[in-house]
Amino acid sequence: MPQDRAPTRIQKRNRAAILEAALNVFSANGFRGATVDQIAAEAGLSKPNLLYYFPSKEAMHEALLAELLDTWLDPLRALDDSGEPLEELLAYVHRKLEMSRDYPRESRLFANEIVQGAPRIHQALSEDLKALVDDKVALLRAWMDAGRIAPVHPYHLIFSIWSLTQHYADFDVQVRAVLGDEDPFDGADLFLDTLYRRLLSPRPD
Amino acid sequence: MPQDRAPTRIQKRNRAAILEAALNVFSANGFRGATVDQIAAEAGLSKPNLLYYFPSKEAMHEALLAELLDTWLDPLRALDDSGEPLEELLAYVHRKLEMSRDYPRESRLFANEIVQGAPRIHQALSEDLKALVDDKVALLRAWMDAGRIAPVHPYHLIFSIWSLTQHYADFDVQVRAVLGDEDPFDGADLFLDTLYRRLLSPRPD
DNA sequence: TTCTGATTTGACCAACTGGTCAAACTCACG
DNA sequence: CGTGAGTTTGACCAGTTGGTCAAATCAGAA
Repeated sequence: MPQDRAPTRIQKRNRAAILEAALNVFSANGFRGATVDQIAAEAGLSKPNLLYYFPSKEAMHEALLAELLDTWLDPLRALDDSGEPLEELLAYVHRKLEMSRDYPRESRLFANEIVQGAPRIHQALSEDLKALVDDKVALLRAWMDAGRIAPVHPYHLIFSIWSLTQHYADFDVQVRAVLGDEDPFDGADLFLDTLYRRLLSPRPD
Repeated sequence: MPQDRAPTRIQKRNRAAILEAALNVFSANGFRGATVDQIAAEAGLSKPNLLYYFPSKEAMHEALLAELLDTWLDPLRALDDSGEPLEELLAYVHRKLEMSRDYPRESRLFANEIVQGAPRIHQALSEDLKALVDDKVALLRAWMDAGRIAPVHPYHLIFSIWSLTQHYADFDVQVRAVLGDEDPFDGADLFLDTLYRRLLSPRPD
């Protein structure tokens, strides 16, 4: 296996090619459904060569998940008190929907993992993820208490954003089967904007 | 294999046991991740005995999906013009959420299939499902045109209901990891009620 | 009880899968 | 050009998996 010195040019290229191929295959077939041969073919390398760069199929999967979880939550991390609360939240929704459009493979990789009980990232969920959400929930509560957005259950508000946006990546086939030719994301963008404006606009009371 | 006369007592019992076990295993591991041995063990039968009742692993999966798709859409079929539109829709949301709580395995079986591109039910989606949704969308449009609910993109409205309710079954681990001890469904029920009331309440204009 | 079709199973198989390994090849640098 | 580290691969292996089959066992109608 490659030494842990600075990676050579070849190492960089091949690692990237393998991860790219692995993302394709894992996201489309799940961990168990993916085969190393398939990933090797997709990456244009031989099977033993894959296992020269990653010690096991499991290791490729882990590498993908580790990288994913980090970047996947960036939009939520970016949510802060810098602007108007409602616009801030709408921007978050918008960014999440963009990720579903531009990185559907990542979304499906994540969905596959969670649907099957998150055997490999359960700890990260109840530690890192929970901590981040708790933090942002505090911000939401502050906004609600100050009357700057309408009060709703803050945790379920966040779940709803995840659910509604990721749905367009994870259930893409279903959405397209029903919509026909219409572009799902154009309609979704407007619909979600409307939905969260009506849900969260400060209301007299 | 069993003849196609009227099923015997034993045939009924064993077929049911097999499908029950298959639902457990398929929904938890996906099609590729499930093994016939696993299903056999769960059903308390030997592997060759399973294959006496179903010609293949594929056939068990098909039997489950066929039954599922039919019952899964019952709540939507029940949506009609008999009551107040908003309450009718809220009842639909409520029923769907109940299904996520009471039949999470079915929801996950479906999710697994769709996330991986619906290779086995693509046709049913773009024919039966699309037809049903088109039909209900006409009803929604009529309600909107009559000013009885607020206007929104009707297809995305239906997607949102599927997404928000099924999320609590499919992403159960994630939801619980974040919520801790709090019961997800209690909060979800109230949250979704609020969300759709605010989204759909007829508004002056 | 007997007999026939229904049910069950142990033994088996071929294909597939993740992973190993020694040998061969390539590259960059002195 | 020589050389040693870095890279690649064909051949191989053991475990798993979906599925087969002939033989054994069982249920129930006559």
